[in-house]
Amino acid sequence: MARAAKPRENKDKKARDLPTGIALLWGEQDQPARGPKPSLTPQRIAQAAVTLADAEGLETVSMNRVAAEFGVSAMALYRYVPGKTELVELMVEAVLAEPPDLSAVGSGWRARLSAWAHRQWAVYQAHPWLLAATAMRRQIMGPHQLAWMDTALAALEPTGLTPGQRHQVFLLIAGQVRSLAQQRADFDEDHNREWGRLTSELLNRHSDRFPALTKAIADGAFTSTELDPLDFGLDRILDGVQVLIDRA
Amino acid sequence: MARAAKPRENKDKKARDLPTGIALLWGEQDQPARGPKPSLTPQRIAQAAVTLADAEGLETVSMNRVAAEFGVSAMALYRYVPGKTELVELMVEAVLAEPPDLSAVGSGWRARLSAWAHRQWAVYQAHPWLLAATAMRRQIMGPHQLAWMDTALAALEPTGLTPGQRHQVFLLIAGQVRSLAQQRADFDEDHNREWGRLTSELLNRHSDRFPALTKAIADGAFTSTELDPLDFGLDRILDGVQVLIDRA
DNA sequence: CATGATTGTTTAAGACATAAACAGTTTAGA
DNA sequence: TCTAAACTGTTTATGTCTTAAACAATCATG
Repeated sequence: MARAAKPRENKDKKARDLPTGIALLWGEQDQPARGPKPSLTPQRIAQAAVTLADAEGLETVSMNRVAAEFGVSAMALYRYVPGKTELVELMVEAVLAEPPDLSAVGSGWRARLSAWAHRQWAVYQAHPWLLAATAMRRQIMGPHQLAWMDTALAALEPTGLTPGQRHQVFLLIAGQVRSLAQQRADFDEDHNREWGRLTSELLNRHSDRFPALTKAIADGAFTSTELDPLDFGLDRILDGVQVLIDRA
Repeated sequence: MARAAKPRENKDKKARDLPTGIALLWGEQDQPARGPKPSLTPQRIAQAAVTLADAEGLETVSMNRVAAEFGVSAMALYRYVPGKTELVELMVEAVLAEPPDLSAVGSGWRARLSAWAHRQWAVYQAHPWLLAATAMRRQIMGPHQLAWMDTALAALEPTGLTPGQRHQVFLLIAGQVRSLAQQRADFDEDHNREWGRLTSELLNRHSDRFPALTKAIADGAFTSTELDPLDFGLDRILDGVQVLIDRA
């Protein structure tokens, strides 16, 4: 990482005037005619990186480590992938797999959007590093990412909202899932307990400075498990969207 | 970075059984009696790092670069700060400054929460690196972060919601601001235009795969500027919260 | 005034991404 | 069939980063 944006010439012929990284994401690359048979593919490399990240976290995904998985040198990967940035993009794309099929989920926009959010949430749960991976660089490019977006927008079509509003609602839902995943990632069980211990210790010393917070903790607002955060947030947002629809 | 979690012994005496990093965040450190006068403080270091990050991005904040700002060697900083992780935490704390005073903002919970969100948004706008800085590691520890949280929770007290619900609403609002900042950070003006160009190019080739998306773009859903994303999202969420309140 | 805590420096280790040069492999075209 | 181009994978090397370790200089307190 830490590489400045560099033009990086595109030498492909068949992949028509697309930046190399994007051609890769869309699988639009020409396979070579001459030379030794490639022993790898970008997709296999990305897959290995994904299982590695799933098991040991994104930090341990280095070119060296991934290459070792195939018994080749780190530099060998550069024959398939322009750089680490692009590898991570491929990882994201790999994990997004096929978008959810919402046709089975009733026909209401609300049920469908809710289902969409839950599927997306499941992906974040299965691959916690996804958050960091998409946080670092540009969003939304690969076909799988676009497909997810497409299904959400399709679910919103029957609402009667304007296209601009539908887009905003999509952003809202996607953002909610994402930010919740963020909050989860920060607080695993152990860490949460430790955080609670330290925070109450500190609050004891400064309870006058944080009255509302102190009270909230005393009332168990942070330890109650009766509310599922994802559903709570979704219900509020969707209720709010319903209000907007009714008003039109 | 890329440092495994290491216990790191605490040698302070006055800072009572707090991990060094946290004592630092709360300003609970004893100043030394003997030895040369320190030429720096953790706060001044953090401040320099903040102005550096504001000007040139978080990537350029390296121990070397920050130290150079004071004309000292990189290692000198380690006399004041245990490591880079803690420096970043101090940066966050520095930028959160004093929490907003919402007492001037009418008395309704809704107006106050909205104002809170706008202030938080302003912070993200002023310091785009804040996102990456808080994304990497644990959230919420320093007194300033807690103070922001406190004001939001205080604004929610008159709603009649349960403590658990208020907490969830807080998370929802904070998450919305954050995820919006995320989306903004990814898409500056130029990048946005380039993204639109490439995406429509790709959609032209695969429009059958993404019907809803294609239509949305054709309808200008992505280029309409009439809706302010922050206010749109807030209005939906707050409407939804209102529904919940009315139902109780 | 000397002792020991504390500051800042130099040196160096180890991880990382990736550039450059090179040796071996395969196939298209002569 | 042979040769040259295209391609793969390797080794070597560079620059960047965090941070450990050893050391020299400094200053209040006994």
